[in-house]
Amino acid sequence: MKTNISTEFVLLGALLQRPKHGYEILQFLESALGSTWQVSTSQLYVLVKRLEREGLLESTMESQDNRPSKRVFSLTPAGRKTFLEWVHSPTEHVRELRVELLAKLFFFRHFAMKGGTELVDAQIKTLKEIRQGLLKKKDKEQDGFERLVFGIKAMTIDTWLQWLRQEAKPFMRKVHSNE
Amino acid sequence: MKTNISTEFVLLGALLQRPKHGYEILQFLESALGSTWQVSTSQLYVLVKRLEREGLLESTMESQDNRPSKRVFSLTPAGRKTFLEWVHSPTEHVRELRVELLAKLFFFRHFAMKGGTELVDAQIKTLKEIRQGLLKKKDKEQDGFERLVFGIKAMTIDTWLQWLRQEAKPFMRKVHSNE
DNA sequence: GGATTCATGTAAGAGGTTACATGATTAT
DNA sequence: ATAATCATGTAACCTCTTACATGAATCC
Repeated sequence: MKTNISTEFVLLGALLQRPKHGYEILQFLESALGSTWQVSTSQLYVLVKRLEREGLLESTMESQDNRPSKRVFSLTPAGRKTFLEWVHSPTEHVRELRVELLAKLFFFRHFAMKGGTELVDAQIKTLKEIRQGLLKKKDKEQDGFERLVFGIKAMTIDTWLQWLRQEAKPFMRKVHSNE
Repeated sequence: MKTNISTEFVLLGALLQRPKHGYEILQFLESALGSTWQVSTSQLYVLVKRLEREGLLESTMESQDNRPSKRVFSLTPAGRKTFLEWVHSPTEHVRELRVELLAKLFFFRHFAMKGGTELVDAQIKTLKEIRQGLLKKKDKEQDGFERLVFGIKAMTIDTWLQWLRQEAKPFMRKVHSNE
């Protein structure tokens, strides 16, 4: 499984609590994550088939009265492990934050899982390290355009750090208090 | 030409001042935009071929002593027009800013072109409009996670606005003073 | 009678990445 | 000798998007 394809992790997450069939996964993602995440109908069926081939999902056919049969997918132990590892890990690249980190925080809230605060802390630590490396490079840089690029990169990181401290962390504490 | 494929605009930009052959374009992008933009060798040759098919570039073969022949590409009037339209337009989506807008600013500086300040102003205006729409939606939103998403989106836009005013605009003024 | 919901997929095409293929010259 | 530079491309593979295909049931 390619680690940069986060849609697949989201699909695993959709099945964490109970098995679902394809159409049900679509509805779940549409209503719960629709503003952040969009998976097309056709892409979903391709992805679940791939995940099953990779051993992260398994499926059974269920026939229904008055309805077309449906294929119900459930997480295998490997699939569960893969999802849980993903959801607890901070993202390594700033460009992945908007998509990946938000999805992770969503799952922490949705499943009222423990570890959300730790994820936020780990992400803060990771970002601080990226910021350090960036500032070192910026100091050496002479070219005006390159310094401009460093400028927006550093500001972007600072914005995320501020958001993580001021908004994401309180949000995670609220999740915990619901348990 | 699909308007969301900005690599092609960058290739057009590389040829604005004088014709270049493929390898020369690669060197130009590597040295000038390497930190922001990467085009693989194979992809470059595919793209210039496509741009020629679309009528934005034209090419002639040049044979050399002691060297393999090279295909030299130059902008057609349509190619020049396409590039100039692109480089003067603000981006409509926040996610395109980091890649597209920075490339545009690079070209303004590199060619000491007029209109950079106007582009920055237009981008500020576009972002303010996006921000307005966002805040309206945030007010209506009840769900905690959705509000969190709106939070980072709004902060990201504010960061860009600040950067545009404090760093990009002074940078563009410096470019102008060189003319 | 027509739109929406339920339910699952295939096919074609666009775009990108990595690997492969070639071969001379020049610098160390 | 061998590594880097100059110079151009093809082929295979992966991913995503859009269009196509089917068909019953239920709501308006």
